[in-house]
Amino acid sequence: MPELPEVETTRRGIAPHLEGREITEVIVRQTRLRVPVPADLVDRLVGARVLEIRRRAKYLLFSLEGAEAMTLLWHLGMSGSLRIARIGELPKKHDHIDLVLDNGAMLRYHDPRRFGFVDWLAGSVEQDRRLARLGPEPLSAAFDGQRLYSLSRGRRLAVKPFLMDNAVVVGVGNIYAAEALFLAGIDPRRAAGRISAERYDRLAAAAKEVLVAAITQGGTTLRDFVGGTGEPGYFKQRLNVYGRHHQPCRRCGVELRLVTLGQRASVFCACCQT
DNA sequence: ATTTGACCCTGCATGC
DNA sequence: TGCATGCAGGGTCAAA
Repeated sequence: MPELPEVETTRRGIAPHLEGREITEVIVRQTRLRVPVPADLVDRLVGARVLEIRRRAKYLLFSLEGAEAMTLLWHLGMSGSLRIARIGELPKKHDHIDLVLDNGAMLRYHDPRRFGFVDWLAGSVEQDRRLARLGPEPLSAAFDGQRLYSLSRGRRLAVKPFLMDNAVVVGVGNIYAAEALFLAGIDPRRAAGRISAERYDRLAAAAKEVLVAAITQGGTTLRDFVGGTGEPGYFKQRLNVYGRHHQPCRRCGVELRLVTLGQRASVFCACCQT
């Protein structure tokens, strides 16, 4: 699934095709997603105009103007993708939802594992329980080494799952947590509470650096991720550790190790990361 | 309170 | 070739 760079790539790819357009038809082929597709989705979307598509963490927020103002929340889960397709393009397996637009294009949602979902925002961003308690955006000034340092004091959790905690910072998933820790030279198994402020400064900077680089490359395509225009992402070639266990470290040549932390595969270099 | 584990679902790679 | 197993970009919930 998409982590923040993939969701942002999706947003940038689809927004120009949707913003300002009216939704003329909605086709739902599968209602059983992680959250059941809202029963009133079609009725409320048809005839509505897309004002803006924003992103918060790994959620896409569609601001809509119709009979009423409303916001649609779209999460891509592990295997979801949204892309622009031509009207009339035959749906493939796992193409669950289409939003047909008044400009001859449509937005098509594909999600084999169905861990993603679409739902109405409950009130405001501050009120919706899915968004209300999220930590800061990783590319914002609110996310820095000082935040990591202060939140981690006394915690014995390994630093990698700590960095992936959405209350700490959002958008850093398994790929980019591993990559950021490699760039910062920190062992992912180290207890979060036993890392210095100086090293957390480096970790925050490394996380920003790797996320920006991945967005620039259109995200990371592992299996079938495609951005909003159907293009794969090219960051995979730039990965230093994720998915490279038992291969040599690009920096020192030592064989990369694989461990499990927080039930997630974690690859690191025992030589470069301490 | 923090931390761990199970679970949601399908597809794919691997090994027997 | 077929079958079983394990693993995959995330997030939520219950239990330890």
